[in-house]
Amino acid sequence: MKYPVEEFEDEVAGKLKELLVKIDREFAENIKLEIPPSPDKGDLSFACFPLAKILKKPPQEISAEIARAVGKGEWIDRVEACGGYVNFFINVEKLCAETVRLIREMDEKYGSFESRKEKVIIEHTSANPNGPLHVGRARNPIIGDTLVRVYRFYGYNVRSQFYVDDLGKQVAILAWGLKNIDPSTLPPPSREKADHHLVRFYQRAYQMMEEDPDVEEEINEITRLCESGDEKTIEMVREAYKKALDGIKESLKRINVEFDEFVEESRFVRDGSVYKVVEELKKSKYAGSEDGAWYIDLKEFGIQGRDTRFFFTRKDGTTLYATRDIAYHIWKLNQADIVINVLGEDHKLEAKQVEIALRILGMKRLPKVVFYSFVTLPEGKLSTRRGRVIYLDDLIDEAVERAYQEVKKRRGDELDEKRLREIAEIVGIGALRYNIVKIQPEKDIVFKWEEALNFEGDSAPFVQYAHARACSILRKESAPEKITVRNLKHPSEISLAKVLSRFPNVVKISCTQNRPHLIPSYLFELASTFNQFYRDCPVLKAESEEIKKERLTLVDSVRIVLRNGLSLLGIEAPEEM
RNA sequence: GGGCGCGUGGCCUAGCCAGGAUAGGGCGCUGGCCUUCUAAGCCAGUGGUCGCGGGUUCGAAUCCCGCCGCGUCCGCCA
Repeated sequence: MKYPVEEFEDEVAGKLKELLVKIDREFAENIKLEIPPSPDKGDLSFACFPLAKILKKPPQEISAEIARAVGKGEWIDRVEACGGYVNFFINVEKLCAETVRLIREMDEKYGSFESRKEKVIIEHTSANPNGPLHVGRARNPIIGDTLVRVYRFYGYNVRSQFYVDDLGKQVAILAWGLKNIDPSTLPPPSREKADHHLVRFYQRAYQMMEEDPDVEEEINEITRLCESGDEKTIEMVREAYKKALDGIKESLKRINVEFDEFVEESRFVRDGSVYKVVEELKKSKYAGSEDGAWYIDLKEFGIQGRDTRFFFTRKDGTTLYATRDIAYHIWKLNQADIVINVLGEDHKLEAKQVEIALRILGMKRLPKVVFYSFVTLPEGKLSTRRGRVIYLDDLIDEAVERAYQEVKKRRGDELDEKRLREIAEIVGIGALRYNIVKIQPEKDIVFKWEEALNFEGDSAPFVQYAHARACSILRKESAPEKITVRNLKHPSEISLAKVLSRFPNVVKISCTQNRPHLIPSYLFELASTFNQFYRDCPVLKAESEEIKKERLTLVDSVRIVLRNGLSLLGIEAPEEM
């Protein structure tokens, strides 16, 4: 099955190829089509400037000749030359009819593609379970979960994983604190939630560790015991972090993020796979050792810096975080065709180290990594110790509360309290996720409340509102089940149908290029186009019964695509707000 | 010092990887639109040397080189 836009593109490219293959075979093999800058210049265009050189003719002449030679087609309605460009116009009537028909037939599947056999593992979030998530790390679950949803929709068999760092110093500090600190000496928690409770032990223990080398030694001992596979200690640490992790899960669930699996780091010590990694790496010609600690010199792999050595064992032979990460990756790569990691930009070097090690170990496939830049506050970096921190839980509460005020202001006298709260939750969470995912991962974000809680313009409530408007119309009169749309002539109707037809392509590019921010960008455009249609074209009071029916169908299509798109972002589409 | 990323109107952002037709949006600000399907909306106006300087090209926000600013990393930490 192909979507209308694909059919049109194939037809245009095919006709051009047919024509150009006589002139320059290689050129004809990779024809590049562009989207014209405005609708009056068609739906696809072809630039003739490169041909001008080959043919030694002005591009204007070439475009005119091509335009004459390419006639109407199944999808091509007309072809025009404009300067050095050939502009192709799609058969609008066919596009509207086919798009609307497909959307309503496929319903929640519209925009998705046939299922692929490749398995995908997406690892994201993987935060240290020693306290609540803060906004600095909130990008990770939101980007990660969006990718999970987009990959699934595109047709992959996806498993999401949270890698639990249960051997690290962070959890060891927490475990030590829990064992040695009298809770009555701690300040009250920022809220009644396990992760907020536990982080106090972590913070105090951290302080004590910095001041007292003996404490540090005890904590290091915990780490060593865990690392060497001591079940009793691992169990003690697990007991300590489990509740913090539950708290994190609870927060994530509230923003519609859930995982298929939680993979403990200790697993790769327990099953011995990390030691196999060590043995294999030692055999490599790039390996060396110093005082009994083993490393790989990365200079040969183009890594530069003060110290290019990547240590994969300590001098006592124990392994390091990155070493275990290699074992984890081998495990993932053996089960999946595509492995994706969502990581903070601070992990760039570590990811590179892992990648090089995987290459040395002869792995055929490598993980793809989506890096995101840090969220900072206007005052500077997030710092739990300096009290400069905003917890995700607080951001969620604030977003929902703001949404509640807004919905109460508008609908307070129509809707009951329970419904107001439900809508506030949907709108608040939506705004939060949207405002984070709409920015390309690699850009820095300076956290500002007014931006994080933006409810107007390019925001989730804007998109949700368009959806609610569509639902509101359809509540009053539902769209006919079966109808062929053929009378949509108004420019606002046409442009709306055109935007609807592009959705599958947005899904495709977002997935294949790991660009989750394309989804909100598209939804904003769709909602905005719908609002213009809403202004220009009365639906319930349309000029004729026929046009009303067709507009209802169009509105229903918008409803479906907005809902499908929002669900890719883990955002609910309210029927009223 | 070196590596990697980012730098687009007062603020935020798309476009950059696969170079093309007047650089799209949003927020803000100014003015207009609720006896018609929810005004979380719509319309008009305002505002840009695409960090700076070179180069490649018929054509550069986009590719190449140099510089500047910000972020991040350069632990036998995670």
